[in-house]
Amino acid sequence: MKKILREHIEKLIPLTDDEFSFVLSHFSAEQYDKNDFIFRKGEKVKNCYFIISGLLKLVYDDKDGKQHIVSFALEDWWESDFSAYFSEANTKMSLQSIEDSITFSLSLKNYHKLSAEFPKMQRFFLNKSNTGHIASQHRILSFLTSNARERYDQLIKQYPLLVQRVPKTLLASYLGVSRETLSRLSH
Amino acid sequence: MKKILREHIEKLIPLTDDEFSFVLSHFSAEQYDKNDFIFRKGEKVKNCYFIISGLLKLVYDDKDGKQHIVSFALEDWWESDFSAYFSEANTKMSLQSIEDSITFSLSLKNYHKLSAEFPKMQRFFLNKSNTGHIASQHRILSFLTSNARERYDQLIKQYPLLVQRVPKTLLASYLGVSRETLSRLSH
DNA sequence: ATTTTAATGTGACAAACATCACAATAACAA
DNA sequence: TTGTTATTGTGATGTTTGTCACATTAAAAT
Repeated sequence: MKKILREHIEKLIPLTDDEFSFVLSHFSAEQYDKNDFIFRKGEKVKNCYFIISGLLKLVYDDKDGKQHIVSFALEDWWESDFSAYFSEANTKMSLQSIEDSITFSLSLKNYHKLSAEFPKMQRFFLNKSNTGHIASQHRILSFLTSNARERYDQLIKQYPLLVQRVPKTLLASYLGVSRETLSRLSH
Repeated sequence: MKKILREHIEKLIPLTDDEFSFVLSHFSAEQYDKNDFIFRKGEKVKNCYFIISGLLKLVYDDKDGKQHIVSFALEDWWESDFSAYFSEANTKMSLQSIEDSITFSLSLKNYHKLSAEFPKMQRFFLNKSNTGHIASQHRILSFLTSNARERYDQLIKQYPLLVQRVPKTLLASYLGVSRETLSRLSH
């Protein structure tokens, strides 16, 4: 588990053993069963989460009670309600596990501490944030340019393994189409 | 102009005069007339751009020649094709001015130099990137939960000044609806 | 093993939205 | 000014997608 985190960071930033120990001391491991909530809408989020194994969904519940999946979080991914996390406000979304999952969590305090005391790690976070921003823009572009079928095809192409692990009902909710429409796209 | 950049940065990170001089030396000022391209699709982008005054559009041209506005860039905003910028690849989008505009541009080299030599500035970039990421997620949520009229209402509420400066044809392209549909929403 | 719940497919119909066509007006340039 | 181009509105029509209803199968729980 530690090894996974270390290798993830070292894809971008080489670390000595001591440096990694220092970094690691800011995280704490957590384990969730399938369907557990990491946090619920309306609560505070103390942490952001690095996923060691498993699969999470970041969900927004609209006024009609419909669920919208803002994001899936797979192994090697970071997730939180970042808006609430950074501003220490109440969450507008919930984070729930789709499979049994293991995470490393990082409190906002420790995030700032790590960033301030260890610029290498700040560089790592900057890189991650940039990547996340670019990924989100890519998804926006998909909404702008593509219809339901095309968005589904793009998803399959981009995350083939995810598509196999997740029920189509959830994929539909991520793609912004009804499950019935998604079901009819296969023909 | 320098003052605008300084105040923008100091909203997040206080700077001494010397520090700001150092930061400023990494930027160069550029001026664009209305309709000028800052860069075109297929080219390399050397810079990202901080907008001092004016208004830009980040545009994706699809296979049918239709234009999709990925983002508007107003005063006090940073813009580029960040995917191409960070990876030094060819752009998939173009950046064009909608009004006469003045920018401060920052090369990737200087971005890395600034970040490495001056952790305060890396903190600034991290903060900006996080904000941008959150804003993109907000837009995704708008696509997931809202129809054309609701997205338009949200845009008016969020950027009332932008809506008055930009022709509806472009707003439609940003919202992901046809201009005819947008035109009919007012009733 | 049996019951319960979740996931999926599909028909019928309605709503949202796109496209094409044309007209009117506003902004801009020679 | 005068011609040209960009912007906007609107009708007619077709396509895409959503909603409701029901059936079937798969998975999970007891």
